[in-house]
Amino acid sequence: MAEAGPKKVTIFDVAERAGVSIKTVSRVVNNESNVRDATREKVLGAIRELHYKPNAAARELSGKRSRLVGLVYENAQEFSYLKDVLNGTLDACEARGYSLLLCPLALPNPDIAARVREFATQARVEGIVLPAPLGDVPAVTALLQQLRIPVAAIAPKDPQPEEINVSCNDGEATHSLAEVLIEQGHRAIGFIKGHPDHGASAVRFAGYRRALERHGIAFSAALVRQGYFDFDSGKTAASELLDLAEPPSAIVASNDDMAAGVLFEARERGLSVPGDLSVVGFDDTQIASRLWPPLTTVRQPIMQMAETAAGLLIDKLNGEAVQSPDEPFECEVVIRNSTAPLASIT
Amino acid sequence: MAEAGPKKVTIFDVAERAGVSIKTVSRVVNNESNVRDATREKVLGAIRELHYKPNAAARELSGKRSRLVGLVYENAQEFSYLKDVLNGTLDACEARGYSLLLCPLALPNPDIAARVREFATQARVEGIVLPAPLGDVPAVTALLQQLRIPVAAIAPKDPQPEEINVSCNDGEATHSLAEVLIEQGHRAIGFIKGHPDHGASAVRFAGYRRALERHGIAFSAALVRQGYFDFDSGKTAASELLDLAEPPSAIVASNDDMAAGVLFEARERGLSVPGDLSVVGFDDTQIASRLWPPLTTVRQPIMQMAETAAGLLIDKLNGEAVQSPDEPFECEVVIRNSTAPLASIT
DNA sequence: TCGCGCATTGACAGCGCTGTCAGCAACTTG
DNA sequence: CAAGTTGCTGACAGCGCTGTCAATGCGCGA
Repeated sequence: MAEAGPKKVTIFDVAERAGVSIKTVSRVVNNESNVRDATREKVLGAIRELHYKPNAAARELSGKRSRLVGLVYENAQEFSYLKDVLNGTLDACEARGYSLLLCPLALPNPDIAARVREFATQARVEGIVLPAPLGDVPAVTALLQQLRIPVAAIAPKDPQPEEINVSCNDGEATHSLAEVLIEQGHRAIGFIKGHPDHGASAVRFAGYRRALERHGIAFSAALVRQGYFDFDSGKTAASELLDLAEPPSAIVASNDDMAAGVLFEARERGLSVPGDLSVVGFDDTQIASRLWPPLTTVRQPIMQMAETAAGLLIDKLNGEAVQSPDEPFECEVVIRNSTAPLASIT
Repeated sequence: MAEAGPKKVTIFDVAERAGVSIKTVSRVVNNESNVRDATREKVLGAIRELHYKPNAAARELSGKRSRLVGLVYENAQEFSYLKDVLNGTLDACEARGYSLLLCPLALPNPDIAARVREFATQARVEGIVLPAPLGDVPAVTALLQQLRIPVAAIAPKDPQPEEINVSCNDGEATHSLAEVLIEQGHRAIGFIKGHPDHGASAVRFAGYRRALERHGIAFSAALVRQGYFDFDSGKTAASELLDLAEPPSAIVASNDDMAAGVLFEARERGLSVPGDLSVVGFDDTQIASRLWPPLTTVRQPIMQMAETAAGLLIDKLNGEAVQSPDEPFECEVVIRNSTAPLASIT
């Protein structure tokens, strides 16, 4: 009996202490209006003194609000991307008193819909954060819409107007990246596309083409290869490009993982980077600065994007009239040592 | 009105359908004994037909069990490690009907205890998974013990006997790794220790020393440097080792990140790996196979360890008499191209 | 002064489930 | 055959909170 733990403090204890009804305590806790300032202070004082924490289960049972948001993600995807998404989302949740539940997806799975439905209903999340490329998977978005679960998509290709969307200007960033190469004298610039399911892939490719066009360089389909955002596809694409009769002097990979594959392939062939070949990546993941040479790449503010997306989502769940940011987030070109002026400038 | 969603199915609906009391339904749902087989079948049938899912909030409010476990982790740590921990833990939770809540820690934070306490009480988790190095942080373990929250530690240095612990034989693995080098003729083998707060650091170092001893090679403290499991500390340590009047011909880094730093430093000095210097890492993280040359390293079954830890934890929460695995998990040496026989063998 | 509207507060009924305990029938046992 | 004993089932009281609605007090115009 000596071990009577810290007795659970309930709303009744607070009400008694403050000399009000439990309903008034509830009002204060939920920041409702129509509470006189003096009363509010009394209640807040009692809450502080007793270290009162509302019981989440009771709140949910009674009020129908779980204060849970879900993060559905593709488990296979580049994890440093996920790390930022996770941290940003977690920050937004924590700041607003929400908790986060995870739903990893094995994407080549035919039954995503069933899994997401299970997650959405069983885990009783109020809203869901959908990092790319999931914001573009109809099986998921349509289901969530049908379930009337609000969604916040990070970098979707086709934003759903009624949902929350955040994106960044990665098209322009790729444009700038290509220009770095062009200004260094490169003309034959290879491009490795990202996974066709990712909205960003097309956007980045378009940025590359605009850069060529702007500088009067003819676009050549021969210098373009399809990649899938993973190391191996980057390596394969590089191999093909370097086997060309007239190989490129520089390669733009749509992400760092593929750029790492390009570097690897170059080394296997005894090519020096950037001496014989300039390479750029995209994302500025951890690996970019650890490779030799460290990669010229683009840093996306993923964590801020995620935090914004999740924050807006929760605000929306709380009945606020929110809207997606007008401006895309800014990417930043990071120049490192994988790029150099074309050696054979005459 | 036409849009009347799928009406919530409660235990009452099931009870009515099955012609029993709600209590009997509850018994079936919770797999309690003392239900006649015929009755159980009837109830299960009704549950299936109605697609009944128990309401988690009501269950928690009534039964005091949240079916939530927490994963407290150090946010700064190597994320590919965390990825495996996360996936393993998530698998175990899912298989047992539990949900996972995350609690990232900024470790150099003086007030970890307050944060963990907040998490443990506020998030009402029943148990907590503690990946290394958190199983060795007294501020955390003592608090959790005081709060009487069961813990499962992954690879702790000093396992708490009454808690769940899983580990792997990374000491032996480091021993094997060092032997690879020794058998290739290396004698001056540098060692970069891991973060002193991690239990694994000392264990791996001990494995290295045993290997030297076993092969009659004198240990030299000059060849040992303190690292912190991060890229920069690996690079710095390598720099110091390579500046030695008699530099090592091989370096054992206590993890891949530091090995990447060693590689980077070697390149900056124009040293060829493995021609001039052999390098080995530990963990077989993604980067290990993407560096050039790809790293000889050790693969740990982190995901299985996490799944085992979390699984045992939940079983324990469910009142089962569990005990930590008797045998540590097996690590596996992965030979790649960052190691080669000593060139100057006479 | 009376009545009305608004701001503030409280009483009370659940939310959907589990814990407790009582009831009943079918066996055992002496 | 009486007196347990066991196996199965149900009635009912909460768990701690929020939603609803009624009650109260107060300021102000008629």
